[in-house]
Amino acid sequence: MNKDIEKEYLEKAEIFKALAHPTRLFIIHTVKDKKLSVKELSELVGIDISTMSKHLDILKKHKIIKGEKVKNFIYYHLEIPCILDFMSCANKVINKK
Amino acid sequence: MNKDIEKEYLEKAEIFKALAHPTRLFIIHTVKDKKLSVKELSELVGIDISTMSKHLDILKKHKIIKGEKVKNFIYYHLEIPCILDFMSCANKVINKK
DNA sequence: TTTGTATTTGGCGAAATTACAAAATAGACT
DNA sequence: AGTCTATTTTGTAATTTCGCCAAATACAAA
Repeated sequence: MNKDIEKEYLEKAEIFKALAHPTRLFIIHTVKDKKLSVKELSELVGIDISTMSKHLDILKKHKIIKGEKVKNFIYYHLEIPCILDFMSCANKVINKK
Repeated sequence: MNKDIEKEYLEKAEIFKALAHPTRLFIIHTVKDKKLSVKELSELVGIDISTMSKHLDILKKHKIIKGEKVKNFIYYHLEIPCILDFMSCANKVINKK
């Protein structure tokens, strides 16, 4: 495979990897219309705060979500809404089984 | 998190996982308009046939691609074209950086 | 400056992913 | 049946991912 093409698919695969975790999908759905802090999100999911912080970091690095600091808290919200369109296709895949 | 919701996100994450590999993204793009065998695909990418077979199996299990047997060969083609729509959003994510 | 709360980072073990090589299957063709 | 080719399965090693805990930071408020 061509080197440039290979790099392109590698880059795209990184994005899918960022989405390929139930907690991170939950985050995306949850912060699409509310802004929530790390602590609030970790309590909603029921995992350690440090684990949640790492999940958020992965989404942040890909600029899928963005955090804004308000007082002591960092409130996260969705930056790339088109990601939600993925889900309707994902549902088609699920319903195929 | 609610058990049903948890299961839903787990199921969706499985699909993203299936897509989260450069070789599998290459497969999807390549079999969207041509039908190719395992051997042909492995040669195009430059990986072992057994490795390619496993990648195809992952996509097959999710019914993202489908194989049809013709003589000695199994030709694969894309079953869920809406997956391609994912890519335009993925490009938006990439261009954000 | 000290306290208290929110978030991030580092370490570690368990589990999952990936690749190749070798062996096992499947089936077309003689 | 026997051969040849395509595909799948098994075994194994290297790498990555994930979750918790503990320690480190960040910073608002007292």
